Amino acid sequence: MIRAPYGQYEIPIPAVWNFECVTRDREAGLRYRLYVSAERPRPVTLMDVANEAGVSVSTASRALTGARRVRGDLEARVRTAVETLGYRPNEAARGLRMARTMTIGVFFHELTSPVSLDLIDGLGAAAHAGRYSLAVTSARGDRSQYASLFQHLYGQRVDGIVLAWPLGDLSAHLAPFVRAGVPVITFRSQRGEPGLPVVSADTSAGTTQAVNALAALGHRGMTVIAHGILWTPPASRRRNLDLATEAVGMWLRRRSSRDAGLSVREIVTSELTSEDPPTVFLAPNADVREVIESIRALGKRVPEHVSVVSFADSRFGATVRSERPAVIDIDSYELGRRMGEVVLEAIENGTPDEDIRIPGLARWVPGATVGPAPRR
Amino acid sequence: MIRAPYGQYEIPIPAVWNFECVTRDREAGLRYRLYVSAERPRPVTLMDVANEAGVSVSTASRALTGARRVRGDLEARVRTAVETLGYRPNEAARGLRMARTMTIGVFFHELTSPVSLDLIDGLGAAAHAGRYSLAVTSARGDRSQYASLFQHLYGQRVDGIVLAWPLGDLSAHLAPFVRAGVPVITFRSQRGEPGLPVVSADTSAGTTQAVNALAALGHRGMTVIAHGILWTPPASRRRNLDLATEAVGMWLRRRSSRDAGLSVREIVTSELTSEDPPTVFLAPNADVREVIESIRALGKRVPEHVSVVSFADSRFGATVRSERPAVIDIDSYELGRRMGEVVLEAIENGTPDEDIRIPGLARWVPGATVGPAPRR
DNA sequence: TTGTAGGCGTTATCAT
DNA sequence: ATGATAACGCCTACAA
Repeated sequence: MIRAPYGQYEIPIPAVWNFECVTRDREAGLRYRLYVSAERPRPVTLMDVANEAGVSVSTASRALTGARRVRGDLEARVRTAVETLGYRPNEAARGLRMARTMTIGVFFHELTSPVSLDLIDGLGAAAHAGRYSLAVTSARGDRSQYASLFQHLYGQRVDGIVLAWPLGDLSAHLAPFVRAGVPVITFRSQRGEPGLPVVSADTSAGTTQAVNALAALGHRGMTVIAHGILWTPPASRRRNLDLATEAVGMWLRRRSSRDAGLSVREIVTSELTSEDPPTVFLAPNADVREVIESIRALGKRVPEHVSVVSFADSRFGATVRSERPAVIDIDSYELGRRMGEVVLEAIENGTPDEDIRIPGLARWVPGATVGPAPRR
Repeated sequence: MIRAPYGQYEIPIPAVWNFECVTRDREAGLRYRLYVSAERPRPVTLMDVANEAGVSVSTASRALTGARRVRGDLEARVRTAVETLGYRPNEAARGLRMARTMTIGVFFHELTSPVSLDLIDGLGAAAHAGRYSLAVTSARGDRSQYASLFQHLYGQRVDGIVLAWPLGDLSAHLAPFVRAGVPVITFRSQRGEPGLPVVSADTSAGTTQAVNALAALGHRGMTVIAHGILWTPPASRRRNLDLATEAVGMWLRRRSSRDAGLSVREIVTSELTSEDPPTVFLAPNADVREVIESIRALGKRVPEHVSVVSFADSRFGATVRSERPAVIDIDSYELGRRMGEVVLEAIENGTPDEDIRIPGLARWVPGATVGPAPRR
């Protein structure tokens, strides 16, 4: 191992590297500067900056972090050196030193719902605003992958974790994080992890607006269609609907296409041919189209005979909205962003004690699929 | 600063920590073990493992990395220690030492197309298989964010970069990565970065199958609808279509809803009322519905009067396919996965010299929207 | 085969 | 205010 002067230090040089040594004259005296050309050139470090600016590494660090005051001209010299050299601090090294990686991990059971995209985008926005980055992880619907993924996240020493639609008992996987004080926050799932906070969109305002609008149009009964386990609305959304309909004296029926393995079409048919048919269907974004077509297949028109309302919780939904359905619009991007802020806050001040509901993310958007209730 | 014996070392203890010191009897003699309770407990390190196993840190490291042979019983003891302590190596420290962060960065201009989800999922699968993790980044459609995002990725010292639909000249942003030998790979954009390889799906097989099927049904003319700048098909996909149609003597007309600000409906109308109307429309996934409805609005039936084919490049597309349109199906998840493998390979062996086309990802899927060409 | 001793790039502590 | 120095957790060349 060859040793060579490098900046203010002596460093060992792997044999494969070529190097040359030049002296620089500065008022402080002689300094050494080593130009190293490796197979894979090494990025510029704080030491390079310090050398270029003619200050010590610690001064350079202070000038950049602003931890303590540095003489004006020195700070300026450091900043110019940063500019000319294109220096960017190595986050891994900083993370090692600060015991903080500036990374938040996101765990998805699977990446199929377009809502995930909005969430990722929103989380990323918040993370980036707080100088964090986002490590995205998906089990691709395979629960046997969970252990490996969580271990991977733990190996990264993420500073916080967001859980999106995880299945089953996670306590074993999450234990290391909880023990280390890493905040774990769950995105509105029906049942959060015991003891871990859940962040969800408070849809009550939007729901109430929608129900009131429907009631004002004379509607007295509504059927809600759920579809598949991942699309089942969270408990809070259900309760909002219960409260809002009760307040205006509207009856509510829930049908799940999962129960008894019914298709959306079969549900719509059985509902409309029942003794007390609804005049409104409420369905998740992905099923609206199917609902509308099922209604038409029975020879009825939308909205003259039956009105249709959808929960729209993804921006991508817009492209399947050529019917311009009336929707209860949920801004999942904003939800993700706010959730990111919650995580950052939790990293700073510890995991919050209670679940968090974010208001103002849902609003009623009237559309072409809603009209006055038909007279009998 | 208090100093205390810790394992085989002496370590300084910040004043805020409480500690107690116990002796452990082992055949080797006395060892010290320190139980530290900090405000935020520190994760178990390799030194803890070494202590628990009664070996040196280097032996523990060797036992785990398998770099060199370690005596069988020692290795076993290290492994049990890892089990009982729940040790996971700190990737930041390892990255610092190895000059490799095991992270690949993904840059999106925006996260709106559901194709992005498939890409992220596929990239994540490949990354995770290679023990890498994925740092996802989105400019949210705002080019003024680019600089900051790329700097952030550079700060992370990602080992490789994937570009998805970036806009404009990126050379300034990418320079630091290229200089550092970090492979930058572009996902099929119309024009890749000069000098940087592009990975794209080779759709020729699927396209040829589709065109041949249509020709066999008697179709002689097709109009292709493009929509918006991000949805414009890549050059290769265009060329495939040219070649395939030419081979069977089918004429091809391209209409873009961007040109002259025409809506999809206006394009379909003008096409079907033209002198030489097509008997087939080919449209991106997001527009099929609109195309079909526009055709129906003209009093024509699908597929009796006009056939419709779609490029389906996202799994989420399935939920908007209640019409079961005939599609040229592109497996974007698999494309992402393969692209991830390309990146990993590039990290290992350097950036590939040429663009990479991945075959077998596109296939023709007949559907309810295609039928025999109508007789005149 | 095992242990010792750096050093990766950064920040914090301690003298000056 | 500045500079030398010691960590952070890991890996590895080298000595034993």
